[in-house]
Amino acid sequence: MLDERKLAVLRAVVEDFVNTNEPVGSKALADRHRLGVSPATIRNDMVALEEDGYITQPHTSAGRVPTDKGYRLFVDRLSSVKPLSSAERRAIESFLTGAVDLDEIVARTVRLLSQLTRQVAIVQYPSLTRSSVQHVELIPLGGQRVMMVVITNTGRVEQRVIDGLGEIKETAVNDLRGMLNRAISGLHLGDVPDAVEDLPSQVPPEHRQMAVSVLSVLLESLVERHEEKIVLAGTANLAAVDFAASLRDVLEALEENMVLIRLLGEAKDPSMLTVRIGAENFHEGLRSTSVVSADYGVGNQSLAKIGVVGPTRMDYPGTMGAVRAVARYIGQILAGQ
Amino acid sequence: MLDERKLAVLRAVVEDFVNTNEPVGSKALADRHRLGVSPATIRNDMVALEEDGYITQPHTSAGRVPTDKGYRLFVDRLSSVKPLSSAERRAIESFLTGAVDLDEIVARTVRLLSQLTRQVAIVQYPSLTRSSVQHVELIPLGGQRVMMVVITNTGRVEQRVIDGLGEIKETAVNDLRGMLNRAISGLHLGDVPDAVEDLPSQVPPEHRQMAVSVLSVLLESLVERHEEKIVLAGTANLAAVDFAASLRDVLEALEENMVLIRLLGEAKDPSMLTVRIGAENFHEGLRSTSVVSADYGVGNQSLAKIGVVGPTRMDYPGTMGAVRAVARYIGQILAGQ
DNA sequence: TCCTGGCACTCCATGGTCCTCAGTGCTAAT
DNA sequence: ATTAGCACTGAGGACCATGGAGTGCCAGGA
Repeated sequence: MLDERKLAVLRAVVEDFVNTNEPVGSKALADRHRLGVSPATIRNDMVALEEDGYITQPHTSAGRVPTDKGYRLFVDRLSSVKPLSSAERRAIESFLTGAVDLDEIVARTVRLLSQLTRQVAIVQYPSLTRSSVQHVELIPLGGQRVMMVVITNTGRVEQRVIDGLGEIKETAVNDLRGMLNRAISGLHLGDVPDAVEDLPSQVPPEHRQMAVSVLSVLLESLVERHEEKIVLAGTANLAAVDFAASLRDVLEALEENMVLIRLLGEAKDPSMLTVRIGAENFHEGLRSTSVVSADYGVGNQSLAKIGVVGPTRMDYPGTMGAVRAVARYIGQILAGQ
Repeated sequence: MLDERKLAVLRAVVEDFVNTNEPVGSKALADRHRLGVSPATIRNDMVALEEDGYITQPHTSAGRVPTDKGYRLFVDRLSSVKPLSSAERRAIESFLTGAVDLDEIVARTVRLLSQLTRQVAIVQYPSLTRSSVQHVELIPLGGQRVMMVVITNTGRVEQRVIDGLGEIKETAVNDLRGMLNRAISGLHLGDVPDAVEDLPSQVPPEHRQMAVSVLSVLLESLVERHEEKIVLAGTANLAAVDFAASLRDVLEALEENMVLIRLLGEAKDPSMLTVRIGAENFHEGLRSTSVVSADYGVGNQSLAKIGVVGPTRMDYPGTMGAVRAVARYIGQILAGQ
């Protein structure tokens, strides 16, 4: 059905349209690409491609524009991820060195990614559930309050204040802290609930109430805020694009954390690239955008995702290269910490 | 120079232009406002107002548009802060109750403010320097590393990992922790540097190295990241506005943390409203925007600022009302914590 | 059988012209 | 000091003509 040359034509259409943002015609294609055939032949191929839904005409007597299906085929079979230039590599290095804590790593990463791709970048904080507990600290704050701090091996810190515990004995807090750390430090967060299940029974009755409160907050903090924390940069790059949907819709969608989370989707293997094109994003306002995302992590364990949102007519090879490179680099940074 | 009626005309021009976003003419003014005079008279007043630079004509035979100077006068003398409707009050209450920690308070506040004003909202985290130390915790992480957590009375938590301390003695860490807390808990952060100055001399020589490292990180964490942390929401609302400068410039400016910090400016008294109009913001890309900001804090001590960024043609009384109300409300929440 | 040159056709984009209309400034009258 | 009247101005919309990029189709050639 689709022979080599038709695919080459499709590739050329996508590349030209991405460059010029104007419907591309048969003559322009014959001029700019060495397809070795005349415009008339290209026209015939275009008719076939249009019948199969890969390209479309905005109106008669205009050139062709790729459809979502066309981009899909392009990404799947007609393009390869573009490696970064050495200048870009250097940019990554200099951007991420010198970050002192996780917040800063994430903040710098998202800026870096948006600058590399000239699009909107999204970075998800390392998932709690897939990391492990390094240390739990309990700090009496005076009054009836205790602060709990959970530190994970990915440098993420979760803190909560627990109130209304009744009178607090310093020694009881210390005992509980020791018990907790013996029970769960080193464990994957997913395994924590099981590990603490019978802790209360080991606590003297007069402090059991406190232990239960602390544990319930601990479990809640592990479950609840999973992958909630997401950072975003480069929205200014959207201003240059003219969307089919209104810019407002796109910006609104990007402000919804839940939308972003769904956009990045389920984690897979580190450095695995995912491309969602147009309607594949299942969001009304994002119908004319594509999302390129990748997992990052330590070793072959994925911790979270990063991604880029741009118009469907984006430079897929380049964007994919940048996303993959940055994902790998964060993995290294986190592993080195 | 400017008699009562001319001021009334200016007020009417501002109000109408804000409503309609179209240059307003003398006839429209006479119709919609009860100025008690004919269009011809209004025209004469308008000429005077234009000569003084309060309004301007986009072109001959068009209506008048307020200048920055006109908005300035309007804000200073012709308008009063509009109190919130009861529905809006209820929205504030329901929006902010149930926030569990500082991050969430800030996140909800910024969303609330952007929804109330239908503009871009900015919220600055409570300044470290103006709050006081509640507790300092030192947590050995294994290896040569210690984590330091500083908790302030405003609920803000600052944490740092300190590395390369040589061999770490549990007891030495405990001693240092006790010493630190005795020295600085309860103190304003600004007073911390003086208070810890001669701490190292009280530490046994073999652990002095560690103490010095910890203190230097402590001081650094207090000084460095002052008011750096700023959150922003509602950029989608900008899409509806057509700026003189490009939308891109505005979005770019809003992504620069330093710009935002300067935009909010120096802290003053809680609930004190500041309005910066157009070029008063001293930023090229924000020449056609205005910023309404207010301090929030506990008692009469200001902790940080919140603000709203919108087009110069914004509803100043309404925006000012919303900003002031939200600022007061956060103050209450923080005080109640 | 596939490719190509030629050709008539389509329709968008551009630019010119005309007209309307909201709004102005000015003047003379109240 | 205010107002009615009036001539004038310029933006914006409707209308039209034109040029050109691009198409589909057909007939001839490899």
